[in-house]
Amino acid sequence: MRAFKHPTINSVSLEQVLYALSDPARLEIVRKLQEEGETSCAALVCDRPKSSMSHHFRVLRESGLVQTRSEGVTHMNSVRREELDKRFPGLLKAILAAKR
Amino acid sequence: MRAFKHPTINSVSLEQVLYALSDPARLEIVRKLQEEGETSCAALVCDRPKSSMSHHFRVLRESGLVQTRSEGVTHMNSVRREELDKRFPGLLKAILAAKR
DNA sequence: ACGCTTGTTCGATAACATTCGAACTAATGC
DNA sequence: GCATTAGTTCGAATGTTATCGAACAAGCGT
Repeated sequence: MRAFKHPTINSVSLEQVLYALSDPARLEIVRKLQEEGETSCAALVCDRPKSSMSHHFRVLRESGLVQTRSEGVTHMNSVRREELDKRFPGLLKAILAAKR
Repeated sequence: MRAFKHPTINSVSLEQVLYALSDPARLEIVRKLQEEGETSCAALVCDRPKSSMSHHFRVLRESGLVQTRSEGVTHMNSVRREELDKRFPGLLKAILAAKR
């Protein structure tokens, strides 16, 4: 499949990031990606159908939180942690540390 | 005017907080409240009409970010900073530190 | 009581998000 | 080429949020 366009880290806004993470499903995805490292979409299986998951991945990508690369037929996702830490120091750490 | 009911800090969710702050107007309000301390609604004047501002204050109150008390005819607002820092350590600091 | 100030609530509209099935695309293996 | 797998895109339904004017409420001063 074709490559995705990811925003440059400096073009992502704090508001976008906060919004993306304000959805429980997306927050959960980011948590898992951080715990497990680079992961395929399928591995992050929820009860939701593929099209819904795809939507959430898209939001995460467009908000600059997640990057996706193709590997054969699967998509490998990871959190853009270093870039985000540089752009918004301490933000992801605080969010991921928050107890539910 | 009657007193507002504010949620207990333990009943507020991370998602709610992130959502509340994902709106530019509300993020701006919280920033100003932090800079200037307890402030009346009128002092946080935007270009928006009162009813819109009132809506945003409501969201901020319900998400546990802001507390409001009546003083005569005005409402004094402040960020629930200490409580929030205890519940979500480092979160507000990181958000308020983010450059725009 | 009356007016003034400060903000809330109501109601309508418009904009935006989520959800999901169905159709599609791209890569791989047979 | 055909089937399979992995995920995207489309489209429609549904739900949620923002916005704002108008009416309302509550406190204060006179």
